Amino acid sequence: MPTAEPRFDGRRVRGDRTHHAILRRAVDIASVDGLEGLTIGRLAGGLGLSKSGLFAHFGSKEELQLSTAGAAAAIFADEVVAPVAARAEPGLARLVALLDGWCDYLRGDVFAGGCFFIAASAEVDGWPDGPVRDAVAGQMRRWERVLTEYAEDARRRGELAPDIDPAQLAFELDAFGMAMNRAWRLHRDATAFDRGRCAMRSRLERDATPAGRASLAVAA
Amino acid sequence: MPTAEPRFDGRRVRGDRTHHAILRRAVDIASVDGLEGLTIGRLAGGLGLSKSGLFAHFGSKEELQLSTAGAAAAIFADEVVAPVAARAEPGLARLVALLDGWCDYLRGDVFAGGCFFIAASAEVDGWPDGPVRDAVAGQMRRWERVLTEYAEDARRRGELAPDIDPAQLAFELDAFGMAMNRAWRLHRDATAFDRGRCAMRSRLERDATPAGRASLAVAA
DNA sequence: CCTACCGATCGGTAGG
DNA sequence: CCTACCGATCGGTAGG
Repeated sequence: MPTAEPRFDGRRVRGDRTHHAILRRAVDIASVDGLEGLTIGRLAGGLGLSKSGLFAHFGSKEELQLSTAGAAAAIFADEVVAPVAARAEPGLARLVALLDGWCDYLRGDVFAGGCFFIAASAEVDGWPDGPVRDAVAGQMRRWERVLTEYAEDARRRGELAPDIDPAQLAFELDAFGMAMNRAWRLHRDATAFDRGRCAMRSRLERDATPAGRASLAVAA
Repeated sequence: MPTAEPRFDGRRVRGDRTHHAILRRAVDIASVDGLEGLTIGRLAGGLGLSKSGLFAHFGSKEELQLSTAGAAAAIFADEVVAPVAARAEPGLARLVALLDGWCDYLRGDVFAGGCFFIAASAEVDGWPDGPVRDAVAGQMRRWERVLTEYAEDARRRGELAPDIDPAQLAFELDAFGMAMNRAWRLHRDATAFDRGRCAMRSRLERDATPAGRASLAVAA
């Protein structure tokens, strides 16, 4: 019996590093060619691994797709949500910061083929029910919920009008990000970022109270 | 030398019918599994044709993809744009009618997997430049231009404020349709149609002049 | 992690 | 439109 737990031996550490490298590349491939276009052979070849060697990490293509979606979610959370959530203060300024970070992320080509989630949700929305479809749909729900909660916080603080529907506001802000992504990726139209940001700002202004408008002016 | 032109002999007529049937099914498959997921073997099998028999209609997969995109555009034009364009009068009511028709189309499952274009543009936006990417991007541009022109007409008629940017308005209205489609297809959330329509209406109201508001009230 | 292999399917061709 | 075929690649397995 070995004295060290597998978790701490050299092989496991090396294995984790390989696993991480695989998934980072898998997310990039999937962002370009989709979760179905992410093939085991291509992923392995690009990393200098054998197909079966890579396959052993996941056991099935479905598991690879699930792990890839999970890795993308972790990157998005680190890159966009966490830096803003770390700000102590809920409110309209935090919602604006989240939207700003999101726009930067959409422009910044964090993934090789643009936003993994916008691409993946368009891809899997026609798939039959199953773990991958559920995972992607759940990740989008989580994002929509963050937007809604941040809007709800701003409303509760009196920065957005008391009679607004936070979910409706979140729906519209989310829509602007999607449209921004499409114009940028499909038409390579960089003015889309101005259009998207302008749309978000004027939409927020519409629902803002005088106190909220003050917050928006500061954030600008 | 045959006496009749090929265009009028029985084979050609039968061939056209087959061609049409192939493309109608191709659009459905592509709306579910994408233009890459549209395979010649599967398309042929579903129609009771041999692979090579079907292949002879197009000559390459790329040609099949281009023809499929063209067929989808023709269906969309017939179903959504033409009925509204046939109305003589440009103006805000016509823009509202176009948006209404679009929402009905998005809900109506005209294609098996939802809007072919929203799916196709998310798919090809990561492809290298080429005829298929160009064709899909061009079709989206045409739609964006129709929205923009209708908004511009309404502005010229004094129904929308003179200082608005029709392209910005079109961008936002388009965004709401995309978000509607995603919520419906990914989350199977039928309330998305209310959200989308509500977003469109209030967005139009924001830019409308008093004359425009009267048109909106009539259209409601 | 590897080599070597499986049956199925891919886009495409030859020849009729 | 067909049968018969090509090389490449797919997801996955056996065995180490």
